[in-house]
Amino acid sequence: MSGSPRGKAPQMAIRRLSMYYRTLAALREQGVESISSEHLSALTGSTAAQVRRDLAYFGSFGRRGVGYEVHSLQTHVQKILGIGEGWPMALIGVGNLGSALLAYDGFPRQGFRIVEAFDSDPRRVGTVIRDVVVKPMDQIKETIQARHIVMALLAVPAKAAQGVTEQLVAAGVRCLLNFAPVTLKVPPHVHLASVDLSIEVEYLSYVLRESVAEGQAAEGACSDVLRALSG
Amino acid sequence: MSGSPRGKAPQMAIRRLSMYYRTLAALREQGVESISSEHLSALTGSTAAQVRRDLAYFGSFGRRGVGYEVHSLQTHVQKILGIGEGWPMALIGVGNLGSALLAYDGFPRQGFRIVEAFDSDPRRVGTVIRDVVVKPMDQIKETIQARHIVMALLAVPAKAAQGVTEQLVAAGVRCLLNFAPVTLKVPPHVHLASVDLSIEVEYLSYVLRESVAEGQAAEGACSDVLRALSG
DNA sequence: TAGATTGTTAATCGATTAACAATC
DNA sequence: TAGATTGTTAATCGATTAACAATC
Repeated sequence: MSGSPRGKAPQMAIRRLSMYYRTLAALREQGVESISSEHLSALTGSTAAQVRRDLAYFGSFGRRGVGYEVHSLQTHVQKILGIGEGWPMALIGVGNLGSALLAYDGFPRQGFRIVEAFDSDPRRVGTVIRDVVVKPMDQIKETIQARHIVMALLAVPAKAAQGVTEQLVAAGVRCLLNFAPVTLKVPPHVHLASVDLSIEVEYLSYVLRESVAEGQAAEGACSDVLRALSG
Repeated sequence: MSGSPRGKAPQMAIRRLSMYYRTLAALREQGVESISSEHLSALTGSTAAQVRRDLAYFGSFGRRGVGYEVHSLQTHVQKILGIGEGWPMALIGVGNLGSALLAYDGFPRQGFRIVEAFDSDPRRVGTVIRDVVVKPMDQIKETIQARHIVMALLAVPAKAAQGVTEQLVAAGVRCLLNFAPVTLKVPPHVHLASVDLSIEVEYLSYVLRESVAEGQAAEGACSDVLRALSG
């Protein structure tokens, strides 16, 4: 059974499974029928040992001496991750970022659809974006409960995020993907993931300075950086 | 010196430093002058030991028996991360997501500004968004070199991402924040971070199913999920 | 001094890597 | 059989946690 872990898979292993899944889907489109852990790791920036280890948390899906059958492995990973069940999602906040999320075609392609959108701005309420009618915030609870929505994307300003989160939790949401640059507090039964642009950019800023300090940079590229660094 | 690590800080420690920084900035606005590792950890979802350990990679910024002076600690963390130096960034791809990134006020607030934008669509070239004129792709190299830009945000379709990356690397870019759902190949002196929405959503999908399977859910909330899961 | 809190070391925990027997 | 590649175990590596001496 795909769904019964042997031991506990690290969070990072799950994220790598997503990459394997995407790559397997692409391979299938190209008509590739079989693949080795070595090759799959090269395509995903992982290592062969890691690919096999990650999969082994959930079962054995390959054949020794042969490799993995692309279609079969893709199906297994899909089941492990719960993709393709048509998970309905709610979007809160239809500003620039929220609109971009509504338009993002990666979600429907993986079986996740934004079926409801909410905003506190009366000028946005009632507008239709990608077939979704923007509703006012006070309809969050009844809508989410009526449609049995358990996943929500939070694209509201930082100051509003915690308040909206509490509304969503009260409405029964179990998974929250937060885009606001704040640390949200949620009860233990609610799962939280965050996309934090400042953290990503600041991390790059740090590693850049570190690599320059260590003199790891290639000469050509380095001169540019040093010029930039020295203003 | 803030910039000279004792031992090597884990990647996750750097990301936590970003959270500390943001929280310290907020505390300062509220007029709070002093804080303990215990309190700071509560505000950032970390632990007190972790806060002290993370900071200790870079120096000792507090006073035993007293705690940390908010302003001073903020300044130290700012220097460690390289924030506030006015890093200029380039944005490639001005679709829905790219436009949202141009409008994102978290970047300028932390000292990172998008100063150039590029797109392959002639209808977008020449338009002005937030004071930035969208330029055609064939001007990437000369513009980036002329302005000594070392950081770029990649918001192009998955199929175009690797090609654009190679142009950016050839132009001297050292840090890349990728939003396209692909595994990019970059030379070792180029630093890469990725924001991958599918991975985040699929991770939540996985932990949701896992928690339901383990029966960890509270009864009330659970009934909703089970109803959703069983269609 | 007594109480508080840091900075740092040692102990624990967990994840990755390497190696190899199993097997196609 | 010989060559290839998995699944799994053991060894390594690294990060987190706990504890406490230093010190305000």
